[in-house]
Amino acid sequence: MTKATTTADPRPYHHGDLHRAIVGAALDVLSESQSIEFSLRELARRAGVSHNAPYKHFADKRDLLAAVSAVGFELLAKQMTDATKEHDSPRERLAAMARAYVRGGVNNPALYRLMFGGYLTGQDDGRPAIERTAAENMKALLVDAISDGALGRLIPTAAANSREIDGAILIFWSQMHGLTLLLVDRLVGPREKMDELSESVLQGMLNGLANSIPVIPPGVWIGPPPGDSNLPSLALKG
Amino acid sequence: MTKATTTADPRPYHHGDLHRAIVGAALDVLSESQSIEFSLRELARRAGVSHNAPYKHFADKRDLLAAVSAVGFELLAKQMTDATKEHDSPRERLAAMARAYVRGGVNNPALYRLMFGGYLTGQDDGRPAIERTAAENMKALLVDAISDGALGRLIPTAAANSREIDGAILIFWSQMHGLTLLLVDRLVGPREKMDELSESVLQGMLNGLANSIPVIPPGVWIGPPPGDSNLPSLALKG
DNA sequence: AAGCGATGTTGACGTCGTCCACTTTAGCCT
DNA sequence: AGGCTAAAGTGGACGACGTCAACATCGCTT
Repeated sequence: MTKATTTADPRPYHHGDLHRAIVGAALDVLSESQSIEFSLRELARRAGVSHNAPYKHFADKRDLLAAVSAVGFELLAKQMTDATKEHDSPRERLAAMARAYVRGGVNNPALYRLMFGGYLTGQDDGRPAIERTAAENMKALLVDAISDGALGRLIPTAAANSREIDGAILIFWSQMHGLTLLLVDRLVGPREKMDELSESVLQGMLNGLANSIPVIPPGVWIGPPPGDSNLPSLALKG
Repeated sequence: MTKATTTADPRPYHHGDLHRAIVGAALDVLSESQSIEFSLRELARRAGVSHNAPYKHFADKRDLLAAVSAVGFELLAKQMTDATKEHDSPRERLAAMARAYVRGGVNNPALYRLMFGGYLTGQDDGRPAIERTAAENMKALLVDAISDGALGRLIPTAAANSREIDGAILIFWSQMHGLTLLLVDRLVGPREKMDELSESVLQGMLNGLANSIPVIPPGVWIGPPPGDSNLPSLALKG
């Protein structure tokens, strides 16, 4: 028999779906190394193609990163919808969404950083369109949950006033976003308490600091993580 | 006269304070290009030394980035203290600090991203010590402002309960951090409204969404910035 | 005055992103 | 059916990068 016709050819000249393979490899590397600094060439190696093949599917590295980031937004959105599906009351749905958002970031910090770390916001001010669409879709979920809450009188708002809804969304989003990134950066911890922390923060957000302080679980630290002490001092002049 | 002894020598063999010069060059490049991806070699070029001179002052690039980040934390802390100095009431001091924090990020996104973007949080879990010290100092300012507010009955807390203070700090910090990063990422805007936005968010945080919704200024957008429409649709399978 | 350690230089190596010319292949048009 | 074209993949090259090693120059201390 000839060598590559009848037998299962392990590597045909054309890959078939290299676009998806490259994005998948990027997600793998991101999860494994938890570092943003992977090389395009390594993705090609993982996909079993030459170092230049990806250029037939992505204009440049930034374009590839944008595609990966977009998938990240889609994954996050899916986790958020899945989480809310299990609950009925607006309060519980909001809490579930907050949990899913924080978990999404904490469980894959590198991907979250790629999505929100501004690797794509570059100089020409705009994010790639593909990524903006995905981000827009995710934001719509926040809008729904908050509007939902407003209708359910979780928030004292006549549903019509969209400016007020926007205010609530802004607070909710920035609150959860900030908590997630502080956890990811280990400026708050430990990460295992992320569910309790997101619940505390959500409760505090709803009640307001001027009315009652939320309880945060014991063992939580805020600021640089505890551990080695005797840190060096700094010198900043001029 | 000989050429390099009596006249003002433009470039002596030893620089004198290359450490500071390199960090300064990094801050310059960061401000100018608003991109994280600058090269160590370019900093050396700017400082007028060979591409290897910086290695006498920094173990590697990460070490240099940590030093830059530490300076960023110090600058931010300074802006925060300066801002609060002008005010007396706890409420105003807190608002001033929030404004300063958000401004710090928005006015130099690249530096803020370096500080919080996890370029240093790498795999060995810890940030460089020098940076942790600076971050710790900055956090202390938040603690003061919140404790201050608690004593001033801005927050209904007997001053002794540090767990409650921690809860308030966590909410305040993550709220401002999230707002700053959404602004920096242009997921909320426009940036010119940052002062009004931080005030709105602060007010909402104090009051609580369940009690009253803060007013956000007109013209604010949330989510991917408006502009070109007809964004492409996505495909996420498998 | 000597020398030693800190500081800076030169050259090299491997890797990276990207460009170019070339090859292979699938699918469409007569 | 058969050939053409354009998409998909290959291989080599280039300049820039981070880092290492060997060497050069200088200021301080004894």
